[in-house]
Amino acid sequence: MPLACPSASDASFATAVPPLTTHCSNCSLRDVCLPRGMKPSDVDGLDDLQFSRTKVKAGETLYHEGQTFRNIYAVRMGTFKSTLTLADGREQVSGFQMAGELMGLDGIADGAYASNCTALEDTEVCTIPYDQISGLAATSADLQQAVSRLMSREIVREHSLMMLLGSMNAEERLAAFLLNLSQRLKLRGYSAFEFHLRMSRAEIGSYLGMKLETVSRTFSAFLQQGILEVDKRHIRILDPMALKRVFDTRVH
Amino acid sequence: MPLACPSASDASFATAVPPLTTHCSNCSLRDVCLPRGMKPSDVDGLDDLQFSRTKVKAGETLYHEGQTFRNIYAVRMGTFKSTLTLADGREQVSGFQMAGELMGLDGIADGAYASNCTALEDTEVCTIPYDQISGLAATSADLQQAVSRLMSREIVREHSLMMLLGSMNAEERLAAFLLNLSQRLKLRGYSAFEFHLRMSRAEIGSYLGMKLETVSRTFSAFLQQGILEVDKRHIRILDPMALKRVFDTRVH
DNA sequence: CGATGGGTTGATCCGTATCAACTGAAGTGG
DNA sequence: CCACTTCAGTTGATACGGATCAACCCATCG
Repeated sequence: MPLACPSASDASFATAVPPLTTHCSNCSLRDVCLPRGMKPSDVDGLDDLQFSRTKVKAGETLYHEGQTFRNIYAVRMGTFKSTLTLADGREQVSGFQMAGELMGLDGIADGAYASNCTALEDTEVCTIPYDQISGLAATSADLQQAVSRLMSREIVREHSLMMLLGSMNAEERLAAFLLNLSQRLKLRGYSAFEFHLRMSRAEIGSYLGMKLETVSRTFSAFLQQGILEVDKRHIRILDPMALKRVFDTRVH
Repeated sequence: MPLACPSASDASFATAVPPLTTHCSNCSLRDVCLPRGMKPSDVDGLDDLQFSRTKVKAGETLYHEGQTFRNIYAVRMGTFKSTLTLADGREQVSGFQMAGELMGLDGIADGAYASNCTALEDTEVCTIPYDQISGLAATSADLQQAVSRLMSREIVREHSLMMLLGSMNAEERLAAFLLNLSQRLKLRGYSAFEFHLRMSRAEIGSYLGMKLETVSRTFSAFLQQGILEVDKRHIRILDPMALKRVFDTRVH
């Protein structure tokens, strides 16, 4: 199924675990994933599709730009980054995905993925064949709604990122990033105030539109101000309110 | 229907032209609008929905942030801007829409629009009630596909804007903006190389993440380089290739 | 006729990029 | 086991692009 340049670091089908499948109805992620907001009866419909699970190791890519679109993926475990390739070959991070979040929706438009998706650690995903789910959507208005809502949510998410990139300075950007991360972790049952970053300073910088040195300096500044404790990728938010204040005391 | 703070400059229903409706099948915009890529038989299904037309005068808003989501709108004539309101009340432009483009898709996620939509000139839109179209989508896989593709396209569009905001300098941004505009105008049968901007320097700047003075200076720089002729909002692209070169000779 | 709003241009300032040196941790191989 | 490399991260010095502040032009409008 991988059509375009399957490389050594390409996961695609190679690491598919045996015929291991997942049922949405009893999945621990059902409240943050595709079934979110669906009626139990419709979730049962999803169960029949038997989404297969795939492991993707750290550094491997799940799909890349231009590759034929067949599946949407839901993160089961671990963290991914989505990237876009610039004209000169460098890449820009367009998002980080964690448990329950969907990846690959940008492929629907033209039948080819518009971004690359790479695992930041050892991960596991549910593979959701698009023709199956759109087939089922034809019979269930509820599922169709769910998919539409998820796509719309993605649009809204990008809106706020645009806002961030268009009108915030370094401290505001990093504060927004950390608060967003914190909130998503909390939603998934992890601590909102102490966590481990899965991405490098360079990846954070690329996502936030700044250089890695600036990310590092900004972490140090927050440390200085007593807002954070930072030890490499281990972060502790000491003063969440101060972080929020940085974020919306946007003066310029 | 306008729930939140209906203001003097709020169009919503006030200026609805009599019971004037539109049929997609014989609409001149059918190739760039909702029916794009649909089978003629499915477009006929759309005809039964009888989308009503509404005029929105320059400066009036079609919908705003937080307002209950009911309709998607398709531009029939004229230009709109979509904006987001920042925490401190200032607004940031997130997009410009012209004939055939859809507005309001961000409202599906939570049942309320996530952005504001304002006419930049006297305009006309088709009002597409969301419940009607999603009802019809349940019976037509083709229409459902069309809507999904349009939403996905919106995601891809925002991707590229993020890229622009995250990693381009002033000249690259303005070049990308002008090339994008040029291409969309051409697609609609207008000249690709000579056109009238419907938005102010400040609005362009907000969209591109730079100040209005910088926009102005960058126009002047292009003028200097013989790439453009600029007279206020009237633009003539003299050297399209040079503009493309600016856009992808991204050095930093 | 003065007021207002969009646009241009100049002078200056500041935030972040850039370049560079350094640290510590984690391999790698003799 | 120790030199060696490599990579992520931090921190300092400096450069530069764009923000900011300000003056001015011009068209429109009450």
